[in-house]
Amino acid sequence: MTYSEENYIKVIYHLSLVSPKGINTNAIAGMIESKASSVTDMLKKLADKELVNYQKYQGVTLTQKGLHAAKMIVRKHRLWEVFLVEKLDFTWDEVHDLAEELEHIKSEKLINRLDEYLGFPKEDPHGDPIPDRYGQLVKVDKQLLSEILPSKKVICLGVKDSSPSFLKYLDKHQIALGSEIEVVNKESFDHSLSILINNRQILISNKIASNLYVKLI
Amino acid sequence: MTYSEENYIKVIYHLSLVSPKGINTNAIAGMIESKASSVTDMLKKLADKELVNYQKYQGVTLTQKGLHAAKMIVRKHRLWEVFLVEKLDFTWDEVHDLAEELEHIKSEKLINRLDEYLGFPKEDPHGDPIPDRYGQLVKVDKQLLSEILPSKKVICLGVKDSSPSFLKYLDKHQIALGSEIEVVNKESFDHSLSILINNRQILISNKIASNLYVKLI
DNA sequence: AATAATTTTTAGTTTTGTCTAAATTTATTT
DNA sequence: AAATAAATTTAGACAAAACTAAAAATTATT
Repeated sequence: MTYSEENYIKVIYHLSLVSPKGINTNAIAGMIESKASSVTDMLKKLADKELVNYQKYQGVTLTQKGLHAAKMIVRKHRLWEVFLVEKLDFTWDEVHDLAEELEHIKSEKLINRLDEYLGFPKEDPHGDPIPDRYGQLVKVDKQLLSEILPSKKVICLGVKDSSPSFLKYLDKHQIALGSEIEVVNKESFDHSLSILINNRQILISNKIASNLYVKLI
Repeated sequence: MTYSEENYIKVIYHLSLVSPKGINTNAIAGMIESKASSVTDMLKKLADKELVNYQKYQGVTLTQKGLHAAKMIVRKHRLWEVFLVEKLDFTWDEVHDLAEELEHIKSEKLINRLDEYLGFPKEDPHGDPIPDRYGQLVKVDKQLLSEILPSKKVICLGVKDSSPSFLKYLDKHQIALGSEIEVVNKESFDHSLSILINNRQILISNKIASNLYVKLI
């Protein structure tokens, strides 16, 4: 698989997780920052290689082969992210672009050794699950903080939006993976929340709360 | 710089170390496994970018800019090799091809962090020097084992040929970087050597001896 | 010094992945 | 159900990096 083919497969995989039906040409073009016509060309090529099921005008889905390939790319991406944060002291908002490059290094042996070296982590620095060498994923049941009722206590598990600006916001307010949060109050007008974290009470908007994954404790 | 441009610059750099005059089109084609016409095309492009000094039929040399770029690629290559061997337990004959890919990852910050993480190594697993972040190289004065006189003792510093087959030969005979070797006898007919290593006396051919760098102790 | 051999360059193609613009199909709205 | 809008595909073109074959320049040989 070429660099470009891998990027398409990965994007189709990510879109499939959100909407499990056929994926639109335009949706892919949006994610990959290319034009719909370029996407059509690539989909034909991927279909020839039996990585996707493609029928004109009907969108695409990944084949078994394509799904496995996608998981292996995601595995590499997330393991490299763990490496960068744990071993090289990068922050969680810096690692994505670097991992986008590193995920294309072609060596199963390398990635399995890296996995072992890192102690077989189950999640990346943003709380996203890391597929094992067979593509198996541990599904953690998680909710959005915005769905939690007042007086409940939760643990922070991950982020839905992993843009640097959001991650920097979280750092600034000392919200990290594993942080304990208590929902003190919910404002019915704008759905903002008062939360207790590290013994400090802060106010966060609904937009923040609906991008933070948590689980009840 | 593209992946391909980086490979050309690197090859020109390596050839420059052996013959410091202008580098032939054909020599480059040989190393890069391409055709002379492809090389000519690329040399023009590199000259436009002021990475090489190129005049038709006269061969090329690296400009200051090109030399620095080449050293940074070599730096990445060798640091990744150290990482693979020291941290992920790869053997010294396995790492070259992987490092060929990893050397193209574009991030100064990453490579400087990796350098620090590895303890600022001065040499890669084959004994080749690693340029520092400014391109500075520590020159170790080394000789070929084939040039050493009988009864002299030396330390193994590196290899000239780093092909997997040669490295595997060395492993089999327990010759590693840092090994102490005593030249017992030299056969004048075929220039083979009797050497003492790890308290065992073995016979090695001139071809082996003239691919091993050592220094007197 | 003239000719032969070698090396290098030029000219013209090919492949991969992209694009624009036009045509076609599907979806939406009146 | 027809008309309009939106999404998708086709057709044709382009840039990067490679190639083949032929031409030009350099080097070696007689």
